[in-house]
Amino acid sequence: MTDQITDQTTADRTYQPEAVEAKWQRRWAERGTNQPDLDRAERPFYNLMMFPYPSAEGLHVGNMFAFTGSDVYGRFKRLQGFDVFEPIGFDAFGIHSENFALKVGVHPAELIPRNIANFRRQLTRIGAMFDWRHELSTTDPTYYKWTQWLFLQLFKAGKAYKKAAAVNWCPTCKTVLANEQVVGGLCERCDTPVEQRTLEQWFFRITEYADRLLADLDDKSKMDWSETTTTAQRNWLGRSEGARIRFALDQASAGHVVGGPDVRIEVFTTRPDTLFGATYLVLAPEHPLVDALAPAEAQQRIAAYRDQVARHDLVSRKTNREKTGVFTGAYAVNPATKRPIPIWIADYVLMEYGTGAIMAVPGHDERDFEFAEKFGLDIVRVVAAEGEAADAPLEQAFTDDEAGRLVHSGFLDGMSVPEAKRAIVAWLEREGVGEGVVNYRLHDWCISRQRYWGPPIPVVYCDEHGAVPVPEDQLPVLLPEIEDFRPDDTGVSPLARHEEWYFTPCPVCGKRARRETDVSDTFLDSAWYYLRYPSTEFDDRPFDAARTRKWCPVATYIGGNEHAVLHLLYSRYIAMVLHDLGYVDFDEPFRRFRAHGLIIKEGAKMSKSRGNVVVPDEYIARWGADTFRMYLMFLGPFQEGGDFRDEGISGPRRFLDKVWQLVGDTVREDACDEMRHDVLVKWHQTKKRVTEGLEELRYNTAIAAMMELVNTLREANCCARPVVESLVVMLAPLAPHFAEECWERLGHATSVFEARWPTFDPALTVEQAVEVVVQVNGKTRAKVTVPRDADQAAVVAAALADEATRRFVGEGEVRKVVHVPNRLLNLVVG
RNA sequence: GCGGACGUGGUGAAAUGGCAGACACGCCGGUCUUAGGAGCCGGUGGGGAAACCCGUGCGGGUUCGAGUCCCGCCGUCCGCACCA
Repeated sequence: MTDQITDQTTADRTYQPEAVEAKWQRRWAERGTNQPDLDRAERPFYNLMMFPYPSAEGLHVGNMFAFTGSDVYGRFKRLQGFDVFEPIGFDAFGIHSENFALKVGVHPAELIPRNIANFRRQLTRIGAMFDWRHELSTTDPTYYKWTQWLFLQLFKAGKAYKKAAAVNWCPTCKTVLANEQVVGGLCERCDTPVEQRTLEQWFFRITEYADRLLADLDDKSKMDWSETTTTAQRNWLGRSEGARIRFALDQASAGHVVGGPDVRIEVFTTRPDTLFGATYLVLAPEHPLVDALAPAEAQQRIAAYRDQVARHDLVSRKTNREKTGVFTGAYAVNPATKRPIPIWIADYVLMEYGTGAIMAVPGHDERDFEFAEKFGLDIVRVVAAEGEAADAPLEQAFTDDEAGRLVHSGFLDGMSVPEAKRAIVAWLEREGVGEGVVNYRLHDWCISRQRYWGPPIPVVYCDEHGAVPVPEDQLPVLLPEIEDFRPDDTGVSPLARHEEWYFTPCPVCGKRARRETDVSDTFLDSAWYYLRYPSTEFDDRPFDAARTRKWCPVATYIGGNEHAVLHLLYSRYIAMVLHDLGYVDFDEPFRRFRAHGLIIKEGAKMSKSRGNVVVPDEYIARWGADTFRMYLMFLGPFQEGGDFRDEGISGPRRFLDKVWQLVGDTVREDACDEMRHDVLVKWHQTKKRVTEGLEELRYNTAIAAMMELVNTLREANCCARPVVESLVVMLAPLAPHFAEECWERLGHATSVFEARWPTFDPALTVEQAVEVVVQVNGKTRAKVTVPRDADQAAVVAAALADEATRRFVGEGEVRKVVHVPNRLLNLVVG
């Protein structure tokens, strides 16, 4: 008897997470707790988190943090009565997997399923409410079949095309490298200087959508996104207003160019107002006009220069600022001054931006100034600051476009920069030598990769019919399982070596043709995965129309801000295209997006080399998933991240132990028949703070509010059932297994997730008697307790009854009284 | 260089323009104990015996009142980076 009581007390005292968590994970699976009815759900809520790349190391604590934060929100919505769909999948194609596979010498097709199995185990262990029926992997043929289908839709709509583009090339590994594999101009594997090569690549015309992608960012009805993310996208799109100007060749140069008098060099500039100061032109080294322009005697130095440029990889070319270039030997005519100006080539002008050519205005552009100084080119001032002489010498480029007036600029003289811009654009248009345009920094999306581990681009090349799309009924074009998937020195994908696969009949004429050997970019896989989740069981369509209407767009999307630009922009683009092609009825895929913060460890970034990587499994094994979840959500604001320190985790664990005891008290006694008023108020305040905190993803303060409530209950010796039950419900999103177990102990036969989210009475969130801070000249001198909503006179009277207040007011006259009801009284004494 | 975020105790962090440091960790003291790396109780920004004074990176400003708003610096982190 005695023993029994002791046992019971011990069992009561501390919470044993391991058994409890296993029990509830089993029950959730058995009961289908986390499986909404996708066809009949009445209040659908699509709660999405960015799917992980299944690395060999397993989920790291950053993933856990992100997924838990998203799961907490999903569970919160569930408790608010929504039918929450929370799917998970794996972004398993791509260079990461391929490189890792090369390193360890195991085929990715073998490696990935192993990694996924490990991820699945970890994701289950953390207790997220995933609907596993809808799991997907981008490497699954039933998935990438539809990625290929997506390519075909864009191809058929004229939104995909092929053109030559530069890639990084390692001459030792004899392979194409992604930008992130180039470290300081060297190949990350063998440290060989990386070169650039030009290859034919597939592109999507995302630039067609630049204006729409930009406009929606300001449309709150479509997009409720973190400000930092929309700003990043705005910068990436890089809209700039300016003009296109066409320069003719001067007579001498035109003489030796084929079609000389008709050749025009088109430039883009944001400062057309400085046209009179344009003293030379610069073309990108690979500009198609260069060869035609350059007289014979210049050809050799141009070839040498191009060679020099080609030896630099793309990355260092974009970071090395030392200006280089050569004169082409040709001259153009400045349409404003009518003077001949030399045409140079230099790699500080990028072929990818604008027209690949610029008019150089060294007086008013830093780069042009630097270049002109180095090569002794003319520098002319055409803008002078207020009070500055028109001929004041230029020590550096004067780039301020808000101050100053035009000088040495003919009919523009005396105008401000904005006035001059308008005037010169009007003049250009009248003269037919240019026009005002909007230009974007955004480039078309290069989707081809000369790699193995991705979905083959579904195109066949026929000698007679050119690039032919693979008919949809022949999809998927399966990625063949080849032993040696290492890229080789041909510069084309390893797939080209697989003859049986490579040669295939032309879909049009049936003659022998060749398959496209490039695979598509991983970002294409992830640009539409949210559409697949609700429809994973359909193998005859990428996404079911009714399902998509019911569940999309995604209600809340959570992920890292490292994807602020590429993934999120590509997904938006694909949604717009599918919308325009009539496949979906929305054109923005993610209604609400929030970026989570980053976890650091004891003040430093986690990294393998530092040896400070937190392995979640160990912590979960030691403390339990719920404690771990609580700690992750408590260590800092979810959207800012925080510092993971081992000592901190005991706080949430002690808190759960206290709640466990409280539940035990309630089950045993349920005795607190009369609740103290301040406890009642605290209870309602807590419900308010937790509800608002979870909605705003401020989990750390929501947890703090619940801790305060528990401290109050313990201090007041209260274990009233309604309070404790509501506490358990509020805790359920954060500590789901724990809450389920408590709920059961409290006598409920159903899941706590069938319960209703607690409501609060706003009137009860404020005390009847309030403490008002009394300040004298803005400094706190006393606190007085007055009835709630007491008027100013009453508060002043109460304040002046206070000895300390009187002392500070002293002999002075109260000149002004500031009264914030229920909070503060400030007496300003003259 | 451009863009963004941020700067508060010993630590992680709280604060609709209104009591700076909630909550938690750690630490100190007490209690219980054969024991304590468990639990419980109390304390914990700095100075001061106290009354009080000083405190949110630095310097100005707005305001009755500023961690919060404005201007200018300094520093940290994250993007982008010769974008014409």
